[in-house]
Amino acid sequence: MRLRTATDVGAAIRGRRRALGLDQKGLAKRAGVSRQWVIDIERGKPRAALRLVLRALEVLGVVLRIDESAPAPSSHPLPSGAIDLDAVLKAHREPRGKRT
Amino acid sequence: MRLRTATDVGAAIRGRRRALGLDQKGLAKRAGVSRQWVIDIERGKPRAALRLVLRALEVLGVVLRIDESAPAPSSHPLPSGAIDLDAVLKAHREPRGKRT
DNA sequence: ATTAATTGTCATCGATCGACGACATTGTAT
DNA sequence: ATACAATGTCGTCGATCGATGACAATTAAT
Repeated sequence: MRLRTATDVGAAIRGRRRALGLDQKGLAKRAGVSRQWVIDIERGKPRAALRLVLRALEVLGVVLRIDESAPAPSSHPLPSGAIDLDAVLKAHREPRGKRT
Repeated sequence: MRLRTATDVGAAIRGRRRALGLDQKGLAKRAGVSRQWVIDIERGKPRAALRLVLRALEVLGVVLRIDESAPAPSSHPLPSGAIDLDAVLKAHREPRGKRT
């Protein structure tokens, strides 16, 4: 399944929760959140805190991953052309502190 | 890459942003957030709003997906045993409204 | 119909968000 | 060294969060 919107995340959480036979109360306790929060997130709350969402997913045993090989965004395309090259160099220089 | 914590998300965003040759300002504008927000999220802000995170990832062309076939959580294991069966039935009954 | 479990609604309240602008710091290029 | 761009810091402020508890609504089972 792919997650694009907060609604998707909510659906994913509700789906997994049910698949595991947990009620909202149970998930809330295991994830360290309120039952109200579970209700909200399953409804697709857009401003839910990232940390809590990740915790809920963790508790549900949901593995979140990103596709490393994603092309350029559709709308607002990047400057194009040589940018990629500059980008590679720029990124490789690690502008800001980063332990290596 | 796998995303477990807010820090992971931040790293993913910063990584993709650089790989695309975007500066924080550019990402901020495209994602409709403040530059301050970008700074914070890249640092792993745990309470960042889900919606904004998803938007940023979208803009960066990052595809988020979850593994449907995840086993039971490690800590706080589920009741165990017959639970799965009950769960399947329970979930299949679709307790709360769900257009089918 | 009655009971119990699950889910949803509502109001309250301290804590935090996210945008904004000004400024400081760092890195890079010349 | 100078200049410029990118990044990070700081404070302000209206908006929203997330926890809690009480209550209503819905569902399933008997």
